[in-house]
Amino acid sequence: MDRPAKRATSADVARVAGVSRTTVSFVLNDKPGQTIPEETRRRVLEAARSLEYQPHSSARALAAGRSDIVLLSLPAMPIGAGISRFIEELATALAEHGLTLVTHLSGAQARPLPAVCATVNASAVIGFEPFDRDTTRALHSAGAAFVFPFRTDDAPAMRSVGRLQAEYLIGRGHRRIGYAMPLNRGLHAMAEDRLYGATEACAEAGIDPPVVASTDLETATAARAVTEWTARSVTGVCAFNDETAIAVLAGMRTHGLAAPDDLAVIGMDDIPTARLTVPPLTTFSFALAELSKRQAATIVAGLTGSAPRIPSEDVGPRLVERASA
Amino acid sequence: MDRPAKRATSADVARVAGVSRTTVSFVLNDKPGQTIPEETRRRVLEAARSLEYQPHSSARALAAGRSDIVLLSLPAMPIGAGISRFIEELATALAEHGLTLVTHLSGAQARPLPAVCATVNASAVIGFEPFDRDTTRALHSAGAAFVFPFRTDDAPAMRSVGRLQAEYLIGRGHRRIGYAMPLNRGLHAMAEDRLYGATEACAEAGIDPPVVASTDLETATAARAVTEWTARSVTGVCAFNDETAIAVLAGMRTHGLAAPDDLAVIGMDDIPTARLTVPPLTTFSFALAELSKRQAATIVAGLTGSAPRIPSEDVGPRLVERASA
DNA sequence: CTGAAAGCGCTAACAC
DNA sequence: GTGTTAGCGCTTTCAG
Repeated sequence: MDRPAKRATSADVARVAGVSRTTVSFVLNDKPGQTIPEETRRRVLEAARSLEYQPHSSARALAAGRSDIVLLSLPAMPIGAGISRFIEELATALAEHGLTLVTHLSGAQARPLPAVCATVNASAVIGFEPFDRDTTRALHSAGAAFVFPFRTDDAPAMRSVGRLQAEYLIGRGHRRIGYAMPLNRGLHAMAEDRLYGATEACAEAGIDPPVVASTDLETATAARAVTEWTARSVTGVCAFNDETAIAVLAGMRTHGLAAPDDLAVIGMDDIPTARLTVPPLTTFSFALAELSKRQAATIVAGLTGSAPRIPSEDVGPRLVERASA
Repeated sequence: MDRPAKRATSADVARVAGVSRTTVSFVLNDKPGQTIPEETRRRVLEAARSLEYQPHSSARALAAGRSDIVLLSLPAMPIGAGISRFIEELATALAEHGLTLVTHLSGAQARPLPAVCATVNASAVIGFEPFDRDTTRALHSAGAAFVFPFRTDDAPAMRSVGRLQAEYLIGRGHRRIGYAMPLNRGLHAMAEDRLYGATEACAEAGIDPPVVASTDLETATAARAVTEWTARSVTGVCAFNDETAIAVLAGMRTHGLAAPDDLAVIGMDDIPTARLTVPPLTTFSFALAELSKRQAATIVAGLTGSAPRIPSEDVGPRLVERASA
């Protein structure tokens, strides 16, 4: 906590550079269609730098009618390394186009998303959760030109997670699959999706659907889940994510069971600690970089009105084979 | 992604309510010192609601010279349940005073914090990390009236982390302490702080300062750190955080060493998976709820100019004793 | 108690 | 090519 400092305005820059504010605006925004002499341009840039000029975003937003802000809404769930990285990549990709990403953790009592959207004047909002119709409308009337809820059909990658895990296990000869659901409510919707994918894979292989058991991040509940699986002769389990998988491993340990021989377990996300377990966790990692590039491309296209130049690289999860399955 | 909708302005509200924009502004902001008749007030509120009026925050910020936005900067680290809750509480406490919290995950390549601050026009920024002098200045000139870095003297809790870890170990008879630093650059400043606390504790106990070794979240580097500690007859190590501690545990395993007998290790944070390791991790957890109430009180006081009504409950880390140390 | 008027700092037509 | 001008939507003296 310290004293504020006087901020330079575009008029100051103009004065120092000996040009008009318009010119300053043009060069600072690289306005296309204008032909500014190199010399003038240089002077303006120089003046801006020497004054540590930072455009006042509110004024800019007010005048231009849109802000450079993209709001990401995260539901109340733990932000693991996977999501962190996604966010980071997204922020980077957006930043390349001059867009700034801020996130809102939509906790229980916190302000409703539309209010936050209005307050920060976001011109696009991305949800890591689905939005209902009302929310979407409210978001628009709060000033967001674009809203991208997290749609499962948007991200083929999402549902396929469960599918890939199950297919891997089936490919290794397992005929009785278990699924470890997180007890955490915030994760439920996502987990259902993944489970659905696993169920499809089982159906296609002509085996029974996964035996699902829930667990939180405690050895005790995980141990109970393990009991259920072994009782029903499950030999391989797909865990919702790596943390859940780590819990399963811990639960197995209390029964004296070891992966992968007694029970194979496969995680999802490839969190940093996944390689530190015993045995190291076999898992999948999202091609987060690709996914976020896509999101960013879609958003940038929407915001600038340009053609959605969406990279079509493979975006599916990649297997990280270690020893647990 | 959908079509935008026309937004009502304060002029619309004024027209519908049959008053001037000034009056609208007064009643909507509860301007003190004004005496608006109940009837007028009601009409304005009614009109605002029927039009779903939402003040345009940029315009407001531009005119008023300050925004209602508080920016929280999170370093590149996993956001566990603990921190999530801290954020939620903070957002709630701030919302009670009309302030909106948004967060910025300061990843590696993302935009620098001051730029984000300028873009969202935050009037206060809180860091979950310490800020150096330059950053603080940049933040101010980016428009933040108040910046609250995570200061050790603000939060006795912070530096005391290292101290508490070391004291615990010393209390258990260890005379040769190790400190596990994260290789991750983003965590460095915070880690130095904690190490400093540990060093103090050692000095006070009359033993040598901690033997510091760095590691990232890989078994190999952790194993090297372990080698160093054992070579220098360290018997207990304080890890920067739980993840680092988990890495140390993994590193020990490759040497056939087991905690706590061969080497005691103590973490920090009490992340969910801390209880799932072998052996379960002894660690400390912050009293996040209290901490956030304080932060909110301080900020509100600063922003409103009122007296800082700060609750003085205990905010220090609490020991979570498990088996690793 | 309410309204008129002057900006906040910036962008974008439109002239010079 | 560059400057003039008119707002964007809101707050806030200052009259009435």
